[in-house]
Amino acid sequence: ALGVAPPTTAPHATAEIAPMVAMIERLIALGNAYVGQGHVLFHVPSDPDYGALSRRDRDAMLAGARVEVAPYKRDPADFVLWKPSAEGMLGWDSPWGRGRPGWHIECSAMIRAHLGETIDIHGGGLDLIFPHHENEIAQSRCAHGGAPLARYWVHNGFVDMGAEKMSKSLGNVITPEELLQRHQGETLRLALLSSHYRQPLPWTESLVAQAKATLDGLYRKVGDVEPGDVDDGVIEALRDDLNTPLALTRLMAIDDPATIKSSGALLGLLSQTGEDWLKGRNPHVTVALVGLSMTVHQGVIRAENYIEQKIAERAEAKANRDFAAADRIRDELKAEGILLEDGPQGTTWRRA
RNA sequence: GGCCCGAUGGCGGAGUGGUUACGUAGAGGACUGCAAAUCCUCGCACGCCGGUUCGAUUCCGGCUCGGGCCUCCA
Repeated sequence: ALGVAPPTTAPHATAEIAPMVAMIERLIALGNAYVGQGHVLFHVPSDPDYGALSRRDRDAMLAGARVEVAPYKRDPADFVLWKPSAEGMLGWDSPWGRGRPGWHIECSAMIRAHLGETIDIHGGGLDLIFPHHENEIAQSRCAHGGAPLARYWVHNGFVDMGAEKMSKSLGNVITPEELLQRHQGETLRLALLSSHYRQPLPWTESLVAQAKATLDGLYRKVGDVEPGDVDDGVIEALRDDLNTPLALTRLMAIDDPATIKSSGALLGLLSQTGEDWLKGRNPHVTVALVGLSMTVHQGVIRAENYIEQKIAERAEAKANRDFAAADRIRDELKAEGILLEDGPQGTTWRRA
């Protein structure tokens, strides 16, 4: 519904223990890791570039330490590659006994197995910069003879609930499923794209309403034109660290409907016809309910027939100059979220 | 307490050493039976205090506020 492409591969850590063990063995052999009390630890001082991603130096990290260092660590910054599992706890046999991999090595090993030593882009929430991504980098670079793990790092800010953080304990979590009952997918997508991915985004009803209003305007301009060329300004904005707010500004500045259509498509927007959008036909719902699509479709037809019938009644009232009756029909439909618009070609309707 | 990031109009938000986008909301007008849509016009901002500069929202420092991380789990 949001126009997000599904991943090509979604590996399971529990199915890839062997590559993790192999990478740990390699790090030990290279002198970047050691065994201590059944644990295998990565030795941070063995990597002179450690801390580059999060821009932290060792002194700063140690100065802020608030917790006692585990006794099996040679250096306070060392982190676990493999840890022992107690009886009855999930675990796998390894050269260091029965245990389980540390969090960070899972990612390094799976990236290596599926994508290679160096990937183009590594993403994640900004809360993962330290220690997770920093540790991934250290493991992979040391295991791969200095080859960088990723050429670009992309860290996104959080969507929050404005004054209050979104959290389960506060009960103010909003899921996409809930939002999709009241809003179309593209509305939510535009709301998310309206802020740069690195910035925090307060999620409010106002934000969603603004996205909907903006899309209404764009869809009115686009109508049912075929896509044309993509606007260079939009591409340029996206090339600059995926500056989606600027790309949207550029989109608003385009006059040619065909160019708006194709440029919007590049952003995952304007995928429908203007009429389908304004009438709220929500194609993704029909797609999602494959077995029920006929029922949904019939429901849509029935609802639209009802609206057309009301519009005809109102037209008759208007012809009789019975504006009170005409306005009453319009108000009744408005109460159901149907807005009527009288134009030179007669009356059209759209969903609020 | 330490480190990193941020602070722009009612809301969202780009960007810039000098004239401050754009969207949305709001105000006025045109149009309309009245509305809506559309078109025209118009308010409204660069957190605070210093410094650099002829000039700072933009550069530097401090402060305040906000977010993230700093232990375990992932």
